[in-house]
Amino acid sequence: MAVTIHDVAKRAGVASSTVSRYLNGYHLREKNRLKVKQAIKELGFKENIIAKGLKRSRLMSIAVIVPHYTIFFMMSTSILERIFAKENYSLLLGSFEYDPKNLQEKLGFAEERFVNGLILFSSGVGAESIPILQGYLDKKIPVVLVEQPIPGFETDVVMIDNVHASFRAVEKLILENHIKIAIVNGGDQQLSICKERLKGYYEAMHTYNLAIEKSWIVSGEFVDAGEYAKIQKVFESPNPPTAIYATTYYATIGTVITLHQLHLKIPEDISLIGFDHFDPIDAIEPPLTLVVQPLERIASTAADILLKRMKGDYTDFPQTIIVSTQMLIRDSVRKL
Amino acid sequence: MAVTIHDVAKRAGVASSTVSRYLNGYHLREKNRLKVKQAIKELGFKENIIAKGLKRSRLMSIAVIVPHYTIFFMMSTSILERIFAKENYSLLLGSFEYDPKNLQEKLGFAEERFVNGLILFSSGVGAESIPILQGYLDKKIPVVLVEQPIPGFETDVVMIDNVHASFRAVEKLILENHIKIAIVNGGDQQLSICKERLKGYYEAMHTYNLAIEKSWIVSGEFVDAGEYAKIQKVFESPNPPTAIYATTYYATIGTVITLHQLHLKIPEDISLIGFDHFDPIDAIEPPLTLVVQPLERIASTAADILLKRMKGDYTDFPQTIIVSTQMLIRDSVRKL
DNA sequence: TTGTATGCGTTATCAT
DNA sequence: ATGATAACGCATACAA
Repeated sequence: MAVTIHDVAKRAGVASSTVSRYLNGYHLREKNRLKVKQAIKELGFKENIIAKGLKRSRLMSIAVIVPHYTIFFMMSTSILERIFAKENYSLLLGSFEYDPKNLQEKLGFAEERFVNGLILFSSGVGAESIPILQGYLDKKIPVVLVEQPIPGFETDVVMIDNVHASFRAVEKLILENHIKIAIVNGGDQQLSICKERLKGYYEAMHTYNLAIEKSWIVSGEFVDAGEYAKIQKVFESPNPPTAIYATTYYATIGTVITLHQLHLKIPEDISLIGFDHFDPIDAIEPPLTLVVQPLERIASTAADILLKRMKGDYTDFPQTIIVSTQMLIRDSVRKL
Repeated sequence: MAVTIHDVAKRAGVASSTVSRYLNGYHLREKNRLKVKQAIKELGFKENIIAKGLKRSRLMSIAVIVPHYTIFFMMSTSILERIFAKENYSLLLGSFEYDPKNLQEKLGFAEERFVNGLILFSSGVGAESIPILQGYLDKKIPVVLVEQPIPGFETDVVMIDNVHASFRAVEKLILENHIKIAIVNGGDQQLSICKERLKGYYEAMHTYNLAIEKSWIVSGEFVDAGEYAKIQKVFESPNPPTAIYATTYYATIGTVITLHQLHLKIPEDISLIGFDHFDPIDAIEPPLTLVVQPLERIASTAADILLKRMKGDYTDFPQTIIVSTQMLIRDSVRKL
């Protein structure tokens, strides 16, 4: 059997409750503090997270639930893993595959495992999941949403300003004198981030009084070649664009490949602004101008709020934090 | 407070130990079995994983430790998550970033959390980590290695036959009458999978008595554009290859992009066999011929062995299972 | 087959 | 400030 606080207590000549107090940061007489510290060191004592959990009904873990295993969510998760490991929390990972039933199952699973908190990437999460999420809050398990709020559910949210990010990207193209601009909008068009990114495109075009051709607006998931034909069609129209804004990582890759196939050179023949900065996108020549989501900032912001709530600090609850995207200006946009 | 076995016992008119036995699959008198079953249903009882864990010193979780968060490891992890969730296990995820110190920390972290088993993607893991891994086995926590064995550490291993996979890929090119074949070998060349994949190339070339030019052998991580120059150089030699074998996902993408830049068409100007089948590789035109690692098979094989060991079944321990890669024959190889 | 009683390692309550 | 003791929810040795 492993070393327990009783062993430590015996060695230090104090009661086990004193050792427990030491471990939890209560004030001890200096003499005892040193003796306990010494005994812990000598015996190599490590506290038993299960026994502690039995009292607290918490297992020093954070549920991280994502809609799907794409590179965006996996990278975000990996950052969270790093952050929370430092605080001695483990991650309980789950993907609900954009299915509400699945989500509720995962939430139940995490709850049965006595997680201390929940970070939910809420893209695609609807009202039907509110009751179980509210159950978390009722049990004082804080919930932080990332990506989007859930209307009717009050909790902390960390998100980026998709509309504005798109607006700036399209505006950037406009300021380089492009007026014929297409959008390759990645993802399920029902998702609010997709709608928002499209909205930013419309807003920029309208703000600058630019006409939009229907054929310039393309959408799809862009994970297989079949969908690339959609991008090709943009250039079959009588009035092809001089610039493209791609709204996701996959859309960006897809657009680059399609342009290669059409022998259109970036930026000489066509300008491009992409979205997200994952490997191996830096492989592409020329280096692409990109809208970059600061994953580290998003993750650490979400983690900070969650940790704060877990400490019981509910000042300024609920909070919505908008993390700014950055434009990584490189060489894929040409001034006309 | 939540419903406990005592509540169930009271409701069913039996002792709590009887309820415990019911839950653990012991035989009860039929009458009692029904009463307990009924009471559980009526009260909505869920067993408390922590209390159970305190007795068993196990928390119904599996440590999955990977060298780094690349798409290969993340996809594998996601498959494991799905498999183990079905068995009511959660995953404890960690990445050691190819650093032994880090690995040992993660292993300690997982052990303190009383995981039931460990799946370690052992690429880059050396002898210095054997003691702590042996500690797992000594505590009856089974360990399954994926990717490669660790010399001097006896446990179950699931891996692919890298040498043979490479051999077959290169042989495929040779059988299509290519004799000038380059290899773009992705990853840290110290890693045994990299050495093995290279070895398969050599073996195939030697078997068919083909000469190898030094300039045809390129290696690197291929996650940023700087390294692409290496691939370009292959074609600057006086005797350029007619076919390329790329040994990782990133190497494959990098090669495709470089070929695009050089205006070399696949397969007209150059044939290509790549490695791994992740999104968005199907975006590439023409569909690439690929060496495919069957992630599902690898993951489920590893999970099966681990579950078997966790049940205490150590027949045929230690076992090394070689999972065959598949060649996905598509359109990127031209017959000369 | 079932019940009683005890312990798993920690925290919290109540004294002192 | 510290010690003794009773929980937390479950599993199990021992009796019956």
